[in-house]
Amino acid sequence: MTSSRITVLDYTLLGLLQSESRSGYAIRQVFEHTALGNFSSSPGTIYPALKKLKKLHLVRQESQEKKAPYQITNQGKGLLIKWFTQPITKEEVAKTPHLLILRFAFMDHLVKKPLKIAFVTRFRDLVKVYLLELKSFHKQQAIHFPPAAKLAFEHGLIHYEGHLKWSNQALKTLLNTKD
Amino acid sequence: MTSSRITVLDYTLLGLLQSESRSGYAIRQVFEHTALGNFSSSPGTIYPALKKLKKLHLVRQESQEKKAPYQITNQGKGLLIKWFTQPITKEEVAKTPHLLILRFAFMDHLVKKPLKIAFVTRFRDLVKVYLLELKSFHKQQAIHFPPAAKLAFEHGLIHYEGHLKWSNQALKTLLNTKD
DNA sequence: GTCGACATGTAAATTGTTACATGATTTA
DNA sequence: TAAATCATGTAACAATTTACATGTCGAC
Repeated sequence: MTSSRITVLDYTLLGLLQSESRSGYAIRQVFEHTALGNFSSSPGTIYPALKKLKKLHLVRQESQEKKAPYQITNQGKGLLIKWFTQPITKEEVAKTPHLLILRFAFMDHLVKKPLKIAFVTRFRDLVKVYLLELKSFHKQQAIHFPPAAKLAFEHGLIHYEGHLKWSNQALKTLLNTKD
Repeated sequence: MTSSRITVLDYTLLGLLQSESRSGYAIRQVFEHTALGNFSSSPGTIYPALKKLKKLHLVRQESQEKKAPYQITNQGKGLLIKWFTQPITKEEVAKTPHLLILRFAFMDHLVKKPLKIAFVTRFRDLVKVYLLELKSFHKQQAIHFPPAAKLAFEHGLIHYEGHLKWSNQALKTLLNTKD
């Protein structure tokens, strides 16, 4: 009864397969040994999701045997590209910035440098705006906060300053790379 | 059929009520206008959770009327304190650092300064360890990464460096506060 | 020959969110 | 008096995760 809407997990799996075909188990290893979206590497997470992608013709297996690697289809690639090129919203920057980084992480083979640069630039600009809002709120409200709550809020500030720092660093790197 | 396990949302609600009694609607306002754990402020999120806390005697309403504020019970406070004093694990630092900051955010009225300091110190030390692991991985593997993937990984590095920076800043502040 | 890693699978539970519904009370 | 906001509620859904089950295959 798995729905056929494309979830973050689905995009993550497609993103992984976009650079290299892998078996279900190999994918689980990646999830287990890296942070990758903080998804569980357990079988119940990976295998049903891969099956669903297969049913939707976003991935395919050449062979029927176990261990048969999944490879992304052109349809799958198309969907990823659509994901990559969705305009970044202020909401996403405020609520799910990690998803934006995830999106960026898989862009290597499917989009050209200008688009990557546009993506990071837009991200940076929205982060700047959001940071101003946070700082303004901080200035006005933080006086009323008890110490720990205030510090927790400041954690958020530092967090977004990190996003900004990364954006600038990433842009510099992208501009110095010949794609 | 809501289970009676205490979820992150439950702790967040208790945390909010620990400093001040509020009605369900007032709590929704907080969720709507601040980031607070990124939970939805929709009625379907807040009201059932509050009902559950009431059934578990972790909060109470003096009056039966609508708008009646919820206040945390001693039992609720006890549970929060248990949450606050759970030892921080390496796993939490690697997978859910935001939950640790959330925990810290509510500590003001229920725990004394030494415990807050111990909490941040432990957090900082585990962040340091994790950062070393990340950097070591980066040194060994990043060469094999394509540009965007490499940058995404470096985002993680900056992120944890932010945690470290915050920890040090927070410790300084805590030591200069007379609680 | 058995113990651990390889490899896949599914049912049930968990945790929250969306969408819808309902009525009171302000405000314009 | 119409529209907006206040205020609470619930049923259905969504997105994973947990826990269990099953068999293979190599190492010791």
